[in-house]
Amino acid sequence: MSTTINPYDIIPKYYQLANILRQKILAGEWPPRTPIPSERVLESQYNISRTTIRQAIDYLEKQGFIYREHGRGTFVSPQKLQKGIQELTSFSEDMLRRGIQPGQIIQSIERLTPSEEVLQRLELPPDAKVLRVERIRLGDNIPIGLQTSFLKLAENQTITREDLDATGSLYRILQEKYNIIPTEADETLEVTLATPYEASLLQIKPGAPLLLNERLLYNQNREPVEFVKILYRGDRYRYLIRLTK
Amino acid sequence: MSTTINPYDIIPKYYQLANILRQKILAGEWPPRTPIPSERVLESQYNISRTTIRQAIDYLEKQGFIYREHGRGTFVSPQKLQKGIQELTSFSEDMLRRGIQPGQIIQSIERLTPSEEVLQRLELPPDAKVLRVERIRLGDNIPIGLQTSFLKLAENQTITREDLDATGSLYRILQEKYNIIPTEADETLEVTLATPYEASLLQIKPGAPLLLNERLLYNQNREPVEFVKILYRGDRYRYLIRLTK
DNA sequence: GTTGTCATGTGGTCACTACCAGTTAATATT
DNA sequence: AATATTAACTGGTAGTGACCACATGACAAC
Repeated sequence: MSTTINPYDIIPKYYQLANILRQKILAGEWPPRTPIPSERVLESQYNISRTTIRQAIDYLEKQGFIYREHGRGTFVSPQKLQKGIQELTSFSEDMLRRGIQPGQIIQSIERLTPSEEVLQRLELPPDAKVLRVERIRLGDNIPIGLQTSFLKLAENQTITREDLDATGSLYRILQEKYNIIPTEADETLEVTLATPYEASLLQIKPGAPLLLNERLLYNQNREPVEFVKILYRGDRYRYLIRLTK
Repeated sequence: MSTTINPYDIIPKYYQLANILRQKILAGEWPPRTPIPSERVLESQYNISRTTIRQAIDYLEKQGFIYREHGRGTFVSPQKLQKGIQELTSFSEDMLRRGIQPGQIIQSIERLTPSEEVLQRLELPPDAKVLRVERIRLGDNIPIGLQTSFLKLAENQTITREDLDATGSLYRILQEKYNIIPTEADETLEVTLATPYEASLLQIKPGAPLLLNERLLYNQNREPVEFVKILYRGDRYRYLIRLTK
């Protein structure tokens, strides 16, 4: 296999290196708690300066794949919850993962004036209009979630059903079409009971317990851009988090 | 002056600079969304190399005080997000916040061999013993949660009811008494239904929806030290998260 | 055996240098 | 007036070199 760094690529070296190292960890080549090669070794091994090596390691550390111990070395993190961790530590990766789950059905896309609660969350005036996207999330062809997104978009910005069909991901559309990059989010999780309408869509009984996930997304400038409500079937969903520091 | 040798009091430059900048932000000298001095300006202003300047800015960015825009500058984060960030980015503070909620009642403290699931989570052999702490969490004198903690402790390490009464927080006891510092945690959240036993303790009806929060805490060396299960009444609890980057 | 010293390997900090990449506003061009 | 160009900012990436702080094991001294 090739693990060579390509210096002429547009992708930063530290990022390429981080991917190589991450791959070795995920492939099991470096089991949890084993030390990865020291910074000096990596330096000569890949012919990359220590500055860049450390930048890559910083990146992986922030993502939770490795941890450092001063004077001892850098080690692979134990990945108890393996899949969950990898996907959830990187916010954008998490967004991507959630957005491109297969089997999504778009329910409706429309521009309207939302409830006062939503207006307030998005820091909008009372008469503002937003784009609402409703869809059902499927897993193994069984409904597991009901998602409603409220997007703050300018007059000339639109998202069509074709956009969504093409990429499947709202986040990717926002990013590629309008250069809106979500960088941060506030979330709440709570328990609710299914209304008859929700129950019929989720194929459960009215009054069945649901996990309500509300999420407020911010762009690069810390302005709220999207408010999302997701109702998950209580019997088919589990929420993973990782707290650090 | 002092003959005491204290090699630990060397505060890194980047850390000192970060504190200076943070102070200006908190004091309101630099209001939200205003650009802080550019890296080149700070370089000559403080006679610190750009490497170190960037290290300080990295640190403040990670803490959520500022955000960068390539080609434009580095700006103070809007006030609005700041409090939340400080509270939730620091894991120990978050733990503290959760641990010292008033009105806790200690149900029982005992040393026993837990279920296989718990042993596995704590990476212990089949015959190992752990300390179990059960308690009910109250809010306004109404039960809102049922908490069970499983602590991995050495034979000579004990936690008494007096310890808990004194500080109220398991985390503080671990830290002060045995120098165990929780640095990371994996969490899951899911919905369950109350058993008759749980229902009676939480003063709800059997079968009522609950929010089950499981948390695995790691120490400085990434070894699991505590496994916590908390059952929250679905009608009285809301879970807050903050995702970044 | 126990203790202390020390060489060596590890990550942590810092300076100096160079160039790349995105943004903006002044300026020249049409 | 509208458009294109450019210069002068901004942060981002990368290399080199040096020294500090911590951890550990080999080994000498007791």
